[in-house]
Amino acid sequence: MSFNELTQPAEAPVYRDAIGAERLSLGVAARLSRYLQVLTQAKKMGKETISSQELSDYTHVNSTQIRRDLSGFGKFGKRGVGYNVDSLVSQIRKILRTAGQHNIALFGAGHLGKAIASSDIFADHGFRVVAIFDNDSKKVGTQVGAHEVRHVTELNSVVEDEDIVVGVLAVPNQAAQPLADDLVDAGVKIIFNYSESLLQVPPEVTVHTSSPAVDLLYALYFYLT
Amino acid sequence: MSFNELTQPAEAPVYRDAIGAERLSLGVAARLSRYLQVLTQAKKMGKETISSQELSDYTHVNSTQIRRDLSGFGKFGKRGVGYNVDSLVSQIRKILRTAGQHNIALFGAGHLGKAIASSDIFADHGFRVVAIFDNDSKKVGTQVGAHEVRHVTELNSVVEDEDIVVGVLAVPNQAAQPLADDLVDAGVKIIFNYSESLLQVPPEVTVHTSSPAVDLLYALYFYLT
DNA sequence: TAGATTGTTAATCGATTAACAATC
DNA sequence: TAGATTGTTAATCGATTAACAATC
Repeated sequence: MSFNELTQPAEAPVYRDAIGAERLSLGVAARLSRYLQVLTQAKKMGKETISSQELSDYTHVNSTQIRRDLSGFGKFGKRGVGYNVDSLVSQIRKILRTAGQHNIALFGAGHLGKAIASSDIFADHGFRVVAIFDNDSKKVGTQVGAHEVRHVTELNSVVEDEDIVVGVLAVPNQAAQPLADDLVDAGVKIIFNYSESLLQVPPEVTVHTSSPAVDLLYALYFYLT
Repeated sequence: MSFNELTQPAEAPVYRDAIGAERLSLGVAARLSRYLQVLTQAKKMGKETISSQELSDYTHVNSTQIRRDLSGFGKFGKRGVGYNVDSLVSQIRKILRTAGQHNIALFGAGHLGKAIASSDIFADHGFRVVAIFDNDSKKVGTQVGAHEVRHVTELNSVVEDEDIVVGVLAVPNQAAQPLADDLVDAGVKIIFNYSESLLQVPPEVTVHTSSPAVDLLYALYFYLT
């Protein structure tokens, strides 16, 4: 046994690249996703390099934490310069294994559905809306963006044909649970819920409920104190 | 010095009630906000009591963590029964000091703005949209919900008259930064940004950028692995 | 009583941060 | 070179969890 072996510090958390077997911790995956959002926007604005301090200003994550998160996967930065935006985007996409395109089905052709369909907030991250559904027969057949609104009865065939991995619910509260049930039956494993309804789903399905008011309450607390 | 003093365990984190001087940690405030969202919806559905396990199912926060968070402020639950929904809602509102009404100004009378104005996702948590602005003169004067759309030039007087604490930006990317500047000038300290623009604001102003695509990336990672 | 669920302890684990040598 | 910023260490702090007595 060498002297080095005796004096080695405690092991740091094990991070492996996309080929390794280790899974990211929840916290690391969440933070990497946020870095990606800022980087994507910085790229749009023509920025070529970005420092950990700049990333920190936009994400409110401590700059040391950011350098630590990234250095676990490789030496992506240049000392005295920062990180190349383009290459950091592709590195993080590789780590998150979300470099490809993923197809979304959108439910609800009301104001919110139209806002989502016309936004590029999903498109920028490789998500493509490939179908829009509504159960109002007056809306079925109308055009929203590039898509013709379909009736929910077509759900099963569309999920299969188009390889849908995410269902986005932009519908009134009372419509949400029945649609969630349909999505589960069709085999969709990720549901993004813009209604306030508390959805009941099997454990293998992930529901993310959008909660702007909760975020506001949180911001307000720190404003008031 | 008594025997008790010698054997006391290390101090738990200090939580004080709304009258105490201590500030909640970021994590605790964020989690309490999420409990509140679920409780509010549970109340709507007519539920009278809820267990820490049920809260855990909906928030994905460990049930022990939930009991711990709550017990720091008082004994709100009944063993063998759970927590009374109504009383827990008011307790958490008291802790977060957000029991009152707070006024919002909404910017953008497009699809997203209309969706927000007609939703009760903010109203349920005590936020009231009191004014809608747009800089498109064709939209100014039209009716959105209960409000007549105003021109942005009226911003300063409205912020003062209506005691606006939050500005919500539901506008195209390129319109976001100028509006943020106007809000800062008018003295608003919390900005909720639905555009993708990275906003530059003074340190005393809080920006929260909505990022559904980031949340999806995160969910997708755990689906793919 | 029997079953359920809280409140709390104790142990562990991961996040956070300051500091600074390395180096662009 | 001088200034800036990364990569990394070491120390601390808060979050997380299992377990279980208390008690409804």
